[in-house]
Amino acid sequence: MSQNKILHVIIDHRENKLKTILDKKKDTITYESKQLDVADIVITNDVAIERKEGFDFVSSIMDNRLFDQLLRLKETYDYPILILEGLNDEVFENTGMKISSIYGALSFISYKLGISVIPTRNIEDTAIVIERIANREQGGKDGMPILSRKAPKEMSKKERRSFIIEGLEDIGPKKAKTLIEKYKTPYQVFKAIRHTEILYTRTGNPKSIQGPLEDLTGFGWKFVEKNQKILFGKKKKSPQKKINDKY
Amino acid sequence: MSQNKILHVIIDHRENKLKTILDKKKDTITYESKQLDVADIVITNDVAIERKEGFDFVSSIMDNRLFDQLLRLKETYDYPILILEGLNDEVFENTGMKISSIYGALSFISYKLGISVIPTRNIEDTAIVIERIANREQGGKDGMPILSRKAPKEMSKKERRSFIIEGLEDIGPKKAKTLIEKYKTPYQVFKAIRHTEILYTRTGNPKSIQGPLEDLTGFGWKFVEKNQKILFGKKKKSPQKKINDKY
DNA sequence: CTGTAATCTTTATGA
DNA sequence: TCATAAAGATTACAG
Repeated sequence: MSQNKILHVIIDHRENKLKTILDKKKDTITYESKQLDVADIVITNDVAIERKEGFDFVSSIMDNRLFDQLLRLKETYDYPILILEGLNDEVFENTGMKISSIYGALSFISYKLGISVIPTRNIEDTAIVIERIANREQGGKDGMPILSRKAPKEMSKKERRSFIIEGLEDIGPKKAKTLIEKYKTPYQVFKAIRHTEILYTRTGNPKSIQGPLEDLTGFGWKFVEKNQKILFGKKKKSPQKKINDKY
Repeated sequence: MSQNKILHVIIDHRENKLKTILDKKKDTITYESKQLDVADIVITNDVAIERKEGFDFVSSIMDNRLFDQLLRLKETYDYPILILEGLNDEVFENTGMKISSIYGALSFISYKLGISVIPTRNIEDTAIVIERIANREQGGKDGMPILSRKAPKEMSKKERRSFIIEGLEDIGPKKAKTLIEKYKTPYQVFKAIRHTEILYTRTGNPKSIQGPLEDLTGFGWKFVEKNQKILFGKKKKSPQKKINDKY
């Protein structure tokens, strides 16, 4: 089920270590090497990454180089990302910078400048992050279908209606969305389920459905049976309608 | 640069270690301890922090707890911050979770959810970050830290029927249980809501309800109005029934 | 979050 | 037409 699609990113030509690592992931992600002026890695037109190794991060704070770079990044891309690589004890202790100053800058970048900070342990992890982000942006499965079961706080009406529908059996975000888009309100959905009949074969096996839901794909007799039982307490209809059918 | 003004934050009453550390910084920052439902530390009405220790971070990804918390944080505050504390090798290696999954979640939170992630090495560093942020936010204005708190809600997979009902507005497990016990099936509940009328005063203001739900306590016109809108798309009835009432 | 297993629907095929 | 098999899609669950 994983992405069969091959991801593609652009990497600054000086990032040799990173390219070496990505070469080992050829099957899932490819790259082209260019001279980039405002970022180190470009995922899409909207998403780009600046990568900073721990020591360089700190020293670039001191000479104001970092903020220039990040501001340009922010101006150029809608989703600017800073990967903070290996910001560990060694870095904190071996630079002349005060710890509180480092965190001050980091806080500023993250929540005031609005740059997405992602910490990684090393460059291998950085490669993983790049692959994950590329997969989300290029893997086609973005959007927002991941709105399943969260607390019923402040949702939009549509979200809330889907949320109600998701309480049914054998239904997830996808089918819930389908139903709400066709029937608008939960009540209409329930009514549709109520008025859907299960068709049986002559020998008494369930075959298909008939009624409101038969136009939609993805809803069969099993769905109808289970949820009629839950919603209305309907019993499984005993298939004995063949009495005057034969002779 | 540092103000002499004393900073003030609100800290969840369970954060005992953090409070101990902040006690040592009494000269620059004070706090009050409250029961907070949506954040761990509140800086201002706009800025609040969720603090997650490494191991808890990972395990809260798995059970979807983290995303609920962060979504609520984002809905409640304009500047939601996640302090990621001590996400080190030990955490990465001692959880059954795949590294790519951890980074996938982290990336999602940071650049897709728009939550500001700030990594720290330990809780002492976390205290530093809190102090820096408080200083930036409060370092010039008088404090305004009062904040309403939102109800936390944990959806346990109880009875399926109550679960469905809980998707409604202004309803929790208790009211859901009441309704299911009286009406047995969700469909009957919805029908009851449908057939409940809102009574208006002569001046057109909603007064009370009439119909199936009027026997139960805890269900008023507001409940009926909101949920009729969600369930059936009913518009607020314009109270013009007084036409032949006068003459 | 990610990946895999388990279910269900639908299409295809043979009796 | 019915019954079974295979394929495609979605949901449920574990790590």
